[in-house]
Formats: sequence, C-alpha cells, structure tokens
Amino acid sequence: MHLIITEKNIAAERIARILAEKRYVETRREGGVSTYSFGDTTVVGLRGHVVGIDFEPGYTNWRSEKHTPRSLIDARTIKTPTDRKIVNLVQKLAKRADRVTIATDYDTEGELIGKETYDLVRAVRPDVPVSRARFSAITPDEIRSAFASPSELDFSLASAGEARQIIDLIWGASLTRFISLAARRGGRNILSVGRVQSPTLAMIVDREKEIEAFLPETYWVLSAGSERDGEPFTVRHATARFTSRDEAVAARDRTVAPLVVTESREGSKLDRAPPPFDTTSFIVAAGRLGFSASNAMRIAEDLYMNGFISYPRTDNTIYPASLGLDGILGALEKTEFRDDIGWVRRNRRSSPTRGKKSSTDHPPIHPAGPASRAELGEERWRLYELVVRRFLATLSPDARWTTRKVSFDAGGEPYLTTGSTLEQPGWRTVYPYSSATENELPPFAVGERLPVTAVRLEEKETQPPPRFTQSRLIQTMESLGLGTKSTRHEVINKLVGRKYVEGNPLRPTLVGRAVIESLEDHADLITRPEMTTSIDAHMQEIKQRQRSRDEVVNESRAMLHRAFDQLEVHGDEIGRDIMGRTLQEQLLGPCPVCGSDLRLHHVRSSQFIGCVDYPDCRFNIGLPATNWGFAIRTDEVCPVHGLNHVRLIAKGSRPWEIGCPLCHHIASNRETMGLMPSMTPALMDRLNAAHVYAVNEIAGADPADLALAAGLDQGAATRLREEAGDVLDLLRKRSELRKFVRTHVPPRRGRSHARIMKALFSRGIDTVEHLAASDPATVIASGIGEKEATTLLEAAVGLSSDRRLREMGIPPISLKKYYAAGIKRPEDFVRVPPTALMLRTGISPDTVHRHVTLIAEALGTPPPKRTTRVQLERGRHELLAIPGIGESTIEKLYAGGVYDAETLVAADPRVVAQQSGLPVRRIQDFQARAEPPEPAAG
DNA sequence: GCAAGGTC
Repeated sequence: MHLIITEKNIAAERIARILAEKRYVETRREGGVSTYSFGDTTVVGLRGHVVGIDFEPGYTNWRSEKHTPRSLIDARTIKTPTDRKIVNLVQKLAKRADRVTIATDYDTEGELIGKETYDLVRAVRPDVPVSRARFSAITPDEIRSAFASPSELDFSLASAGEARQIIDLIWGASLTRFISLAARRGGRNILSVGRVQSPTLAMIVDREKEIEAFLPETYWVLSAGSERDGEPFTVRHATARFTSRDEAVAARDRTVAPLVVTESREGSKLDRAPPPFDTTSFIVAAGRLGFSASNAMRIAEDLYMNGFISYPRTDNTIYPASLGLDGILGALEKTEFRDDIGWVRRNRRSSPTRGKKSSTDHPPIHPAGPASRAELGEERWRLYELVVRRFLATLSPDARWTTRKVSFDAGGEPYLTTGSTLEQPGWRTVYPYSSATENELPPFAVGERLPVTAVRLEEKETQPPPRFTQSRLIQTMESLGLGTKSTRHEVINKLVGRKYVEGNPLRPTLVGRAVIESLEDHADLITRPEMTTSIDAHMQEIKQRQRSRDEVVNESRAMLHRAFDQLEVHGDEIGRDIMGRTLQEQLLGPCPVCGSDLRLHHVRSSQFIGCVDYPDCRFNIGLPATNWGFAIRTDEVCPVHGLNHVRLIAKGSRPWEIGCPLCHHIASNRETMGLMPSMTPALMDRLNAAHVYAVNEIAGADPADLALAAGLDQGAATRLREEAGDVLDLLRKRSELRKFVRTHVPPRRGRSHARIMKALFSRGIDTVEHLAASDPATVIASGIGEKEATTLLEAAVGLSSDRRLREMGIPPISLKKYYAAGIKRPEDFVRVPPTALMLRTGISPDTVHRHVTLIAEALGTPPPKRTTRVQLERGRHELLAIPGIGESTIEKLYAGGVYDAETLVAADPRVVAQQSGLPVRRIQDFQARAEPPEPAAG
C-alpha cells in the first residue's frame, strides 16, 4: 500500500481526488479521522503539528527551588503526541504500507511537520521507503508532477525549524516564569514573554510614548475662494504650511483680486492594478470593510473549507503558472459577477499583476468556486466578493488618470489647485474598494482673470503619529518578519487576552508598559524584532548545513544565561516596579469612608474591592467570584460617587456590567437591610449617608458610633445591631440552603435556582433544618419536580440529623458505622434496642450505651438500661439453655432488645416479633420455656 | 500556568 500523508485533511481529500484520476475514492472515518483510498493508495491528513515540544518531566512547578525559571534554559526538551488519534492512525497505516510519501506544505514548518511524521513512521517501520512530494498549489498539474518525481525529506530544513521551536520555548517559558514570579502574578494574570509577542507589544508601547511625547506645532494654511462661470472653486497658497503667523498674515493681506491664471499643466498618472492577495494584504483590505483581523481570517477559513476560496494562509503574491486563471474565470461565469468577468475578458491585461513576494507554500488567495449571496450570507459574501474582485482586478489593465495643476497669482502671492480625472478606469471598474475621487477642474486659460471671493487663513496643529490599527500592526509585523501569515492576527488576540493592550486602535495598558520597560532594562533582546531576524539568519545557516541545530541553540542558551545574570540581580526591583505601576490599574476612586483610594483585589478565585488604607479603614465591597467573570476597571466614572465602573469579563460570555461598585453595593444590600424588623427606608438612607451600606457593617459597628451615625438613641442602636446579627445568621443559613439545593437539584433549562430559592424563602424555609422538617408538597410547590423533591428532602433529613448527632456528641467515626447500618436519625437510636445497635454496627456495648444515653438526654427521653459485656455473655448462656434457641435466633432476638431470660420474659411478643422478624408464636413459646419453674411448695 | 507554529 502507498501511504500519503498531508498536512491537513482537506489537502488529503483533494490530492486523493486528483491522483485517483477517474477512479472512485473511498472515504473512511476512523476515530474521527478521515482517510481517502483508491487502488493501492491511501491518503490521510494530519492536523498541522500532531506532536508538541515541551520540557522533560519535572519542570511543572513554577516555584520549585531546584527547577528555577533559569533552569529551563538547559532543561532537555521532548516531543509528545498532541493528537493521539491521528498519531495512532498514521502508525497503524504505516505498518501496512510498502512506501510512504510525505506531502506536507512546501515551507519550513511543513518540512518540520514532515520530519515529525517521518519519525512517527520510522518508529513502527524502520525500513519502509519514505519520500517527499513538494507542490505549491493543489492543482492537477502540480500534484501530478510532484508525485511523478518525488524527492527526499530535507532534514536540514526541518532542523532549522526545530531550532526555532526550542529557542522559542526556552526563552518564552523561562522569561514568562521569571517575570510572573517577580511580579507575584499567577493563574490568569501571568505576564507572558515571547519572541514575537514582546516586540509586537513593544511597538505598541513605543508608539504610545511617541504620542505622549509629541509636541504639536502650530501652522497656518492660506486659501482663497473664487468662481468661474458661477461655479465656485478654491485655490491654496503655494506655501502649503506657514510656520510663522506673521508671514501667513502678510501673505493673506497681500492677496487681492484679480486671481490671474499663470500656468496650466496637464499630466498623466499611471494607477497600477493591485497585486494578488496574500494573507496580510487580504487582512488589510478586509479591515477597510470593517472586519477585525481574526474575524476576517475566521471567515476566510470558513470560505476555504467550503471550497469558495483558496487557502487563505499564504505569503505568495505571484500566481504560479499552473494555476489556470482561465479555468477560475470560467468557474465564476455563473455568478453575479458575470458582467464583470465579461469586461475582464474583453480588456484583459497581457499577464496578471505580480507582487514582490513569491513563495513556495501556496498560491495567492483567489476564488476557488462559484457562490451566491444567498448561500453565503452577508458577512461571508462580502469577503468572498472582495476575493473575487481582487482576482478580477489582477487580470485587468492599469487605470490612468489625467492630472492638472493650475497656478495663479493674486497680488503677487502664488496660488495653485490640482485636479484629476479618471481617464481609463481599468481595474477600478471591477474593484470599487479603494477610494479614488475625481476632482474635475474648469478649463482655465492662461492669463484669465478671476475674482477673489474670500481669503481664508486657518490655524492648524501638527498631529501625533496614529495608534496602530490591527491591520496596520499586522503590516508592520510582516515588514519586520514578526510572526507568520498564520499567527500574526493571533498575536494581537494574545496581547489583548493578557491585558497588555486594549481598544481599537490599540493602546497599551499599564501592565503592558511595565512589562516592556522592565524587559528593555534587563533583557532587551526579547523586545526587539532583531531576535527574529537573527533566528531567521541562523535557520538559513542550519538549512545550508553551515551550522548544526545544537550549535545554534546552545549559542542562544548562552545569550539567555547572560540575560538571566542581569535579571536575577534585579528580580526584586523588577517585581516592585511592575507591581507598583500596575496598582494604578486597580484603583477605582475615593473611599466613601476615609477618602483614600478604593482598589480591586483578586485573590485566587475571589475578588473584592477594599480601601488601600486597610487595616486602618476596613471599608470593602464584595464581588461575585471570578467564575462569574474577572473584575476590571472601566473608564466610565460614577457621577455620584466618583468611582470607576467595574465590569466582570468571562471568556465566551457577555461581560457583566457591575457599574459603579458603590451604587451596586447599596442596591444589592437594600433588600437584606430590609429584613431587619426595625429598618425603615428613612433609616436606611441615613445609614447610607453615614457610609453604612450593609448588614454586616451594622452587625460589626459599635452601638455608640451607630447611634451617632443614624441619629438613634443608644437602645435603638443596640437593638439594630442585634437585629443585624440575626439577619446575618439568617443569610448564612440561607446561603447554605442555596448551596445545598444547588448540589441536589441539577440545573435545567427554564428553571432558575434564584426563583426556587425565592419560593422556598417565601414559604419560611430558610435553613436545611427547615427543609428537613417540611413536607414534600411545600417543596414541590417551590418549583422542584416530584422525584427531585423526594431526594432533596431525604438529603436534607440526612444532613440535619447528622448535624444534630454531632452536636449531641457522637463522634464522626461511630456515625459512619451507624449510618452504614441504616441508623440515621437521633430518633432511630432510642427506637432501636441497644443490643440491635451493637449487633448491627459491631460497636461495643459500653460505647453504644454512652451514645444512646447522650441522645436520649438530648431528646428528653428516658435513658436506656445499661447492659454490660458480662451481662450479655451470661444472658447468652441463659438463652441458649432454652430449647429451640440457637446462635442465629439470638441475633434476631437482639434486634428485638432481648438478650437474657429476664428481658425475654418481660418483652411484648408483638413488639419483639416486629423488630426481630420472628413469629409471635415462637416468641411466646420461648417465653413459656424461659419461665423459671415454680419453686416447689413447702 | 509558559512560546510559536501548525490546523479545526
């Protein structure tokens, strides 16, 4: 069998169909992975890298004394499968293969993926021949010729890729750990560092600093109005910008009619048709249509997967000869672009436009199949149309503009105006995206004298450089060689996710700035695009076998060690610096109690707002736990309290706007405050005004302070405090009940726990004990299903009994044994005879006696009779002496509380029968036989 | 828990 392995599933399918020629291609799915077979050939697609690189085991603990961040530099790296299913399938197929062809993408990363695949194959088949097919486009011509003359895997190129992998991992991981630990940030707040992300962040930070440092300069612009044949037009002074106001004013004052035409020059300007789309230019063009970079890529991938456009991740801007441009045009014939295609056919340029970059990986982005507006939907259609029109534009002639520059003189001052008309629209006929506005000028004749209707002097200011938009940043990254066609847009998302940048255009956050500035001070290289440049150069050397992979990696390790020499000396300083500067991002505004600042705190999964003067000022506001969303400060400020608003952000769901935290705090506490019997709305307002907002604040207040704050007498204040204590107690119990209900009643659509809880509270059920004592009907009426109500009640009874028993002093270890024997409630202990308890639990008679006595006391029932081990032993002999009683009967009698002749005789046979399961008649017989013989008379 | 690179 000939096994062909491609980089992705869709390539496997298309290659199979091409190579199968007219044969049927059989598709099989194994464990979610498709294979395509025809004749003796099977094609299977990987999913990019199916093995990943990581450190050898032992380096997972960031705080390990032994495995410090620095130790990662020299840690060994290993490759482990990241996609078991595919790895297994590839190896399974390889076992049956008599030759293997690796057909991954024709670029460095593709060669590395090919090498990884080669290793997987070799692990199970040391001898099978493995070849490599290289192609730049999945077109019949290219595929056929690539497979007709396969070559060998380029191990040097793959090694170059591996060097990059290792260097990225050790630099990224060690620096990320180091700086996160220094700044005491963990979990979702870690500070990441990387060869691509850090220089990208640095560009955004640098731009922001440029903007901040920018000093605007004032300048003046002089223009004049005139008209010709009733048509107004404007001319501007030949000095585009006056830097001196005096000069500008003087020029204005000299400007007097007539406005004389001194020269009119006509020219022609070539407006070249645009080159084919690569990923970057596509993202830029989509950006102009309002698509974010990652959104544009997401949609492009979708269009690609469905066969509407070609592979969207490419660096190529030159169509390969094999592409078959006519075929593509023909395929689009039946779309709504028919007229445009007709125009292109009639006006087609001799050869398509070419960009500056040609690469071997994939052709430029082009349409791959026809589509209609209706089947794609608005968003996808707009991008599909963009790709189609761009393709058409690359086949269209250049456009040509006629330009005109007219010069004037007014009182000796030179003026001019320019105009342009689209002489030959060329490609612009089919590509209406880039704005090109015509500005037609009247046919001025030299010497013509015109009026001056107005002279305008405007004062303007120079503008700072603009912030980066997403597409601008991606363009800049590309020009610096940062990232790849597939990853650039993801880097931006990563920076946003780490809360390093925000907004569009992109602004750095304080954290982002602090990290870059620290790195620039102590590990400058990682913040510079030159690191990528030098890695690229080293990769070239490895590829050309001038240096080995290990040589390059070791050199990089040495550099990283030098960076750590400096970092470790300044670790504390870096940590303090970052922490100090990022504190500001957590500050919300004035504390209502003491006037210093409130700040957000995040402690593992909990978060709250507290005063920076803690513990001197104890004011605080609780927030929902981070699983509801991570609390951040927003720019909006509450007009009443002067506090920044707070928002909870969670991945994958809409943000929760808390708004002003104090307003939120007041509103959410009004209800619970209202639970206090002597609370009135007026009193609540007075308390709020005195910065007392919550029940717990009242409960913890000094009655004298409270009296003063709320205008109450001492007695009323004390009472209020007690009431608050009671409400807190109630709230605690309610919250426990809420948790209890939540764990026992699974969430379901259309049933909110909040509603169930409200219903329970309104029925006076505030605690688990209340619940245990209530009847099923009440519980069902609160919106819980019948079956669930039963299990909920059972669980409540269990929990509340357990609590009572513990309170009565029964140790948990014994309770476990009682429960296992089915003795669950305190009442069971006084109902079931102690002998039965011993028998069923194996607990000693003395201990059972002690437990039952404790419970009886608590329940107010008579204490049990004490039975000792000796008594039991003697009783056993007495019972065994009675005819018909053996060991097994004794066990049953124990269950009925009978353990000797005396208790047998005294027992109520019906009760014993019920508890022991023995027939009443037998018990009566035993009793008769147990009667001691009448003492002989006389 | 860390990077960047594939792909879904």
